[in-house]
Amino acid sequence: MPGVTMSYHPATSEPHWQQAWADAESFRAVRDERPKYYVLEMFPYPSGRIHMGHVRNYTMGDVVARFKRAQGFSVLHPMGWDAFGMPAENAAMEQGGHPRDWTYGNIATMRDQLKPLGLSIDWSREFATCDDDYVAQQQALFLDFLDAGLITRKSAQVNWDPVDMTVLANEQVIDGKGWRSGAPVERKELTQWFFRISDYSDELLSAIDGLDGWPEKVRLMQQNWIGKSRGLQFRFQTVDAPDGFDEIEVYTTRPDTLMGASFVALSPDHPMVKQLAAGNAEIAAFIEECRRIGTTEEAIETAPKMGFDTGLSVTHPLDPDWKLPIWIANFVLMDYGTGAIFGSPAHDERDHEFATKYGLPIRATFGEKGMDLAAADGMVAKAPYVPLKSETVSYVRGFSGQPEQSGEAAVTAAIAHAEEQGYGEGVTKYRLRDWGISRQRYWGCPIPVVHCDSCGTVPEAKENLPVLLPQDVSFDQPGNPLDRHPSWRQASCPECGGAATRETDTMDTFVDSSWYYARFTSPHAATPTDRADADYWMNVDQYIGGIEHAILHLLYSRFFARAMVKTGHLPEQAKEPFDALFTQGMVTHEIYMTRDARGRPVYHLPEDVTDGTLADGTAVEVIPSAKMSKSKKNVVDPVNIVASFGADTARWFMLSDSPPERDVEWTSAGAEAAYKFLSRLWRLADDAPEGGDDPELTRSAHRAIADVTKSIESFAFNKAVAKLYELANAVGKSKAGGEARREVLRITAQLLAPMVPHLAEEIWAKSGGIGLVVDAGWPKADPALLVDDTVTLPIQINGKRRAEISVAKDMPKDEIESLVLADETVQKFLDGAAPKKLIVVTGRIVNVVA
RNA sequence: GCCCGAGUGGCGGAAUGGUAGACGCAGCGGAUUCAAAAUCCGCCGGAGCAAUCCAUGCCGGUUCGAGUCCGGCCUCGGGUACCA
Repeated sequence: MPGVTMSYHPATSEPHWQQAWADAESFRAVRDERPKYYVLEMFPYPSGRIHMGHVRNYTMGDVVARFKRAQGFSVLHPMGWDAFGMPAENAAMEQGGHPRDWTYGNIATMRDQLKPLGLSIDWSREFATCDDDYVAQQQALFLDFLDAGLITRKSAQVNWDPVDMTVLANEQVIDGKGWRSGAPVERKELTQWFFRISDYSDELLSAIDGLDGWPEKVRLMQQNWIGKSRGLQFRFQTVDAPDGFDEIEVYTTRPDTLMGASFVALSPDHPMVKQLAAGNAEIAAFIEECRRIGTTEEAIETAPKMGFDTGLSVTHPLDPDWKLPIWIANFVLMDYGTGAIFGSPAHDERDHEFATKYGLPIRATFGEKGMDLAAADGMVAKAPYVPLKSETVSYVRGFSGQPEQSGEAAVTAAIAHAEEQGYGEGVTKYRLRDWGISRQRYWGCPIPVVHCDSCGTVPEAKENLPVLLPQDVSFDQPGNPLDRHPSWRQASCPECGGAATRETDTMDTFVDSSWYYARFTSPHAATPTDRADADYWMNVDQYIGGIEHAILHLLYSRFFARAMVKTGHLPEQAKEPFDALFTQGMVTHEIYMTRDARGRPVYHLPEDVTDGTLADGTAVEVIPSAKMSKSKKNVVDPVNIVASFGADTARWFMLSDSPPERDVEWTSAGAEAAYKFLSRLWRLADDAPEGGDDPELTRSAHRAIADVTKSIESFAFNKAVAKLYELANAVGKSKAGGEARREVLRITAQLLAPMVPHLAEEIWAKSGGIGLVVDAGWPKADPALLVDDTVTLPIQINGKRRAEISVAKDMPKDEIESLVLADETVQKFLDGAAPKKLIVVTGRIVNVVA
């Protein structure tokens, strides 16, 4: 029985309180008269076991959930599983078995590991995105989106493994080769399904201004990702180009540099390049070489600049006698702008590198303020001149606006010039591309459409949903098992009733995670959402997750919420689904390494290393902390920590020391220290001497209430922890006894409850608390107990601290000034002279300028 | 490459432009103990006998005053559209 054990023993007390909460249904989310609060942590991928990163993430969310609950909110705090994805298929390939069994097995394991943490989760709302029901609702959403014109089909490039005959994910391409086959990967075009997120570019961009509860860094990243730009679109007239390519359309954000143009560069995927390649083996070979770079922006941008001179040319729009050569360049992206650019090497790093490599002219358009043509040309010969657009420069080859103006002004003037003369127009473009959701993989949500010879691509009828994955599949050969399944593809056309073929693409798993927050508001509804529940619970008041999701997941979710509003599945207010966002850091650990006979690294688990040596005495090399990963074996299993120290210790350690947004290093010393402190709290509550009041202790308790409340509200859990250490130290030192002491202990229990809920219940019970602390509400600080009558003012002389004085809190400035001037140290420094300046910052500091 | 962060004692970190190092870990000294563990008390950035000086990744700037603001770097981390 808790309360009568003689020492802190979480192994018995934690299950006891978890049972008490379960019996009281403390965490069941209900719609009632209280204001609601929806706290959500990014749901986990069921990889097999929970790790410390999960413990940290879910503990933080739990602190918020329990804190808000204590403050009188009706809290929704759910949990689910992001259950589709590649690892399940990889496991099936490597170890046999079925992705479904692997996934649900992992979920069962991880749920069992998560529950002992004592999280205040409403488990009745749990679901996995691979559940038939979730698949059904997601397919219903897809059909509604299709109907609303939010979905399109078009061609896109994928990584193609020519040996395995399969599409590879970017992470499966290593140094340009397929991870299994080792064959050089090719870019291949496929017709794919897309969500038309780019229709919402401007909306998603401008709405960022309203996301007050989001970190500035995430808002900035999203802004840059959407990438709104204003530029000039115009056409170069070609000379001797193939039929149908009399003009090449280009887009530039720097039309003011047009007079410094030295070449035109086309993407290897540009239609004219494809046309040229058909009749020119050299060009075809060059394109093939470019296509080996891979599909990622990173690979394309960091690859060495390669160009191919087509021998063709264009005429300059401002001078018909001026010819510019047409090159094909591997760094020009077909996805952005028009797939064609003009190079202006004097004012662009990449163009400069390209021009230098291929001996193309470098001609300055502008130079530093006051420079003439020769000086400007001289400056850009070795390196490009790329000042901020807001900086004023001297145009030496300008053609519109003033000779001296900012880049910004010159761009505007150049666009106006082009529109007047009729050779181009100002356009706004976005970097954001449509969201390709087609995956040529088995373990995902099937796209509910069929292909009919007579009707074309036809959406499946809603009454035929869900389209479920076939179970009888094997992963003993590469490629998508859906493609080779004997019968699954056979369907009938919902329009004509004739024979049709099922779509075998499944959806990107980002689709699954783009609306799970909405499903949690009514997880068992027969439609994707229930309107009354969505109205009550949306939006997510506090969303918590890793910074690695700052762009894709969060942007897709923002789009998806808008799409759900448009199709009537969410109320208008939910188009920005996350009111506040917090991004937490990773959990890291040192890496322990030895080397085998051939010098290859061998990694060791932390639990096998004591004082830098293995059990057999071999010394290990200690590598600085990095994100916990299985391959480096620098992992600490939360299950072991909970078994030896209890959940509260794991929780407390994850909250202490490091600020939540930063990485935290797991150390065994830190975990032991956490356990020691919790044991001390336990003893403190046990030791209840009779005695009287201690006004200082009461003041400490109320200061702690104020500080802990503020710290939790601002996500500074490490500071809340520090304040609770201070309070515990104050209790330990105080002579207070009896009810006065018990009252402070009850406050301590209330303040501890969001962080270490089991121990808080123990302390609450021992110190005469009624009922459960989880139902006790949040304490309020008495403002009268928070103010000090006197303050200590440091005295600086010329900015360096030299002395201090103690004054009444409300002493007028002139009195402080005379006290300061009378101070011995000040007089010594002034040496009889009058101070040049005397700065008194009330309640803060005094600075004497001698 | 591009976008976004972070960098403070031996270590994790604290500090509305106002006493740099709260709180904790490690370490050192003491109490208790036959002894140890546990616990409790004290000290704890560096140099110096001291006055004082040096110190928040590096270089410069703004300010009475900069860890904090501005400019330029370095290192590490996240993202880079099919990892989740």
